[in-house]
Amino acid sequence: MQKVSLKFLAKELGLTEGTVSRALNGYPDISKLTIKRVTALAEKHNYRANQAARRLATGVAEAVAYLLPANTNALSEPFVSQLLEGLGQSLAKRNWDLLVVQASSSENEAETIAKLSRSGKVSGVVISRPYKQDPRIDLLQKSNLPFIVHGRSVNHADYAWYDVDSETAFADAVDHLVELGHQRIGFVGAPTYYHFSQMRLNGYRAAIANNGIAQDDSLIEIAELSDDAGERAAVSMLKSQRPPTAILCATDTQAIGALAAIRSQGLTPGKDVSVIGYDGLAFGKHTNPPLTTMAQPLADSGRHMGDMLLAIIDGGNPTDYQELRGAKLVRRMSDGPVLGHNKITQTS
Amino acid sequence: MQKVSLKFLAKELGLTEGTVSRALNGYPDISKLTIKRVTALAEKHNYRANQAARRLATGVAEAVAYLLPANTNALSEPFVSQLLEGLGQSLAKRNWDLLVVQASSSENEAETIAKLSRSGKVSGVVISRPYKQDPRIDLLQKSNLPFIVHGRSVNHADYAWYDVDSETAFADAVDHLVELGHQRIGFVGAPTYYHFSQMRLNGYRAAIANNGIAQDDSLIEIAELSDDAGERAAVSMLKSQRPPTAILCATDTQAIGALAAIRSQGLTPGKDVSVIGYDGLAFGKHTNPPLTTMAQPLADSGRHMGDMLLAIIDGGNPTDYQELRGAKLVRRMSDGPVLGHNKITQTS
DNA sequence: CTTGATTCCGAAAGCGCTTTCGGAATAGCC
DNA sequence: GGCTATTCCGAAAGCGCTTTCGGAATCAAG
Repeated sequence: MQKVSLKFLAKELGLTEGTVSRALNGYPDISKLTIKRVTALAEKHNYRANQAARRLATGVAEAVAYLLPANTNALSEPFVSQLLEGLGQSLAKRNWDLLVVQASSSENEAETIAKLSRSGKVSGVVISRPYKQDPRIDLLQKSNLPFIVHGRSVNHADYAWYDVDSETAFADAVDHLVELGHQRIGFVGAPTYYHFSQMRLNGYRAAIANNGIAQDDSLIEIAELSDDAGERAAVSMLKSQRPPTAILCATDTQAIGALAAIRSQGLTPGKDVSVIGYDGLAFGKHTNPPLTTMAQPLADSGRHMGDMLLAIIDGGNPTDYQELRGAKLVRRMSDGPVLGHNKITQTS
Repeated sequence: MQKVSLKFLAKELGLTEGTVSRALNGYPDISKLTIKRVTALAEKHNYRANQAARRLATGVAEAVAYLLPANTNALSEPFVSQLLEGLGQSLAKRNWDLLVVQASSSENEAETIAKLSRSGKVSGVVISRPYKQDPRIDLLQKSNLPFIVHGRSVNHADYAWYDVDSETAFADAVDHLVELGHQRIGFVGAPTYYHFSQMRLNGYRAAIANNGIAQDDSLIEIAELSDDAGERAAVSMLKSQRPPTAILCATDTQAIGALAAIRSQGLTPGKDVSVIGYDGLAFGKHTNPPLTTMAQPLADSGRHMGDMLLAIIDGGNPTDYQELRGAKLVRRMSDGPVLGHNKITQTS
């Protein structure tokens, strides 16, 4: 395989490199005939412009980075590959590249971003799971590198984001549980430096109050994002003086742990104690019992975020790209009416 | 933020761009003092060489691509993010990039690779789940682009690969089941254009024969790589004249479907019918019942493959990098002695 | 046929870095 | 002190592409 460069094509065609380049890139000052000749030959030899040269000349990276979340947990990661797939599809329309970068530790996520922006490798970035105050976002804003956040931080007015309204989702879940007769509803949250965690807690609290239920902080546990942590949190809640009859979990992963916790106490989840998770992970169908959860439209969110990012890179105003989706409750088998409750309120 | 280029540093230091470059890249013809001055200033300004320029000048891409498997299934994808993470860690040691590329359809996976190799974007590729005869591999070999295969095709003598010996794993699983008293052991396989699928079937067949059990092709079903497909396959097997007392599945995802199938027939998995999966997926702990599976050391395989690929790119002989790992049975709750069998042989 | 507007292409600079080469300055040796 | 060997740096070319500019050729208009 000999290397096909612009020079090669130019020589072959008796043209100049510049002309060939312009022909390929759709400049208006090239005759139809030459365009046809050039593209034909290019196609014949399967010509691809050397990316490095192209990038150097144009100054645009034609690539986007996805910052792999740190402290990640294998159980929750289907979402990464889904997102990646969607992003890739979006970028593919322009033949752009998708880079996956990760910080060696969560401490130097900021430094990773700094590097990224200075090296000029990418023309855009997407990050997931923002913290309440996220230094990564600050940095990104200062660096003038287009970016989009999968989620929101506290001050989310000035940048582009795509998020699911988990606050009202959790309020809805509480309402649902109350309808089923539950009054003692526990909450297993995630570390509150994650803003999503705070919002879910807020939704929970608001709905509790709204339903005229007394706040009981012994019913709130904060746990790491893993099944084991969820299990531990649920166990301690279950062993308390006045255990909950239902547990809301900030993530499906934790909810799965809660299921295990309930079983470990000799109780049966979905009957003795209800559990509702959040994320809509596919394998929730296969847990014991199948997990009731609040599903977010993850399917095409990657593609969507890619499109948004591209639009911003094209000069769009980041604040024009803020999108809030809704989550919807998918009932499987882990929730049910409170035991001994009259069944009047049992709706679905 | 003003842009820090070589030119900037050079001017600041009263040196030449070339000198600064050599100082930064550890050339031996630069005095210790200048090196110190240069690196100090570079650090101070957080200098990062423009990648495009560097790539163009050196001709090395400093990037590696991971080809996202097509026909992918959300349930089985924890493995992708794990692999990505490991690869990323390996590449990070050199500050190389990790690209995620995907073909728009499985038909043009080959074309995707062709593009990749011609554009010079990457200096190496890793692909997963090779087919028996894999055009991607042929192409990669022809293109002279270093690559490593996660898995093996039929003719795997001439390239680098990293694989787990699922053939003997499946044979072992059959032996294990036979020890538990099972004689009618079903096999839910994957499409046999995947070589791993063929090997698992081979292992199964060999062990069946080896244990003096008569082959029964009604006990073999081929299904797609999804929980639903696994479920359908298991159902049809279960409904047959002489249903199996145990089912071996080519992947955990299918095995989870098989679990559901067994329950749907009013039977209880792990008691009436045993199920053993393959992959060692983390969420197998949480299925109903917890899934017995053959676990592969996925954890650091990504990092390991990255290291291997890097070694090849450095000039290593691909055939020196062929590595076969073993899988080990992790017993959870979905396997057990055949019903009504005397318990003598019940070992663990 | 001349003039001015168009159409089309060549020429050349430049993107930011690397790397080879040669030469000035210093060091080492008898 | 003269010579060669060594240390260190400047100069310059080049990686493959894009893009601006100017000019030759063609065309339309008078």
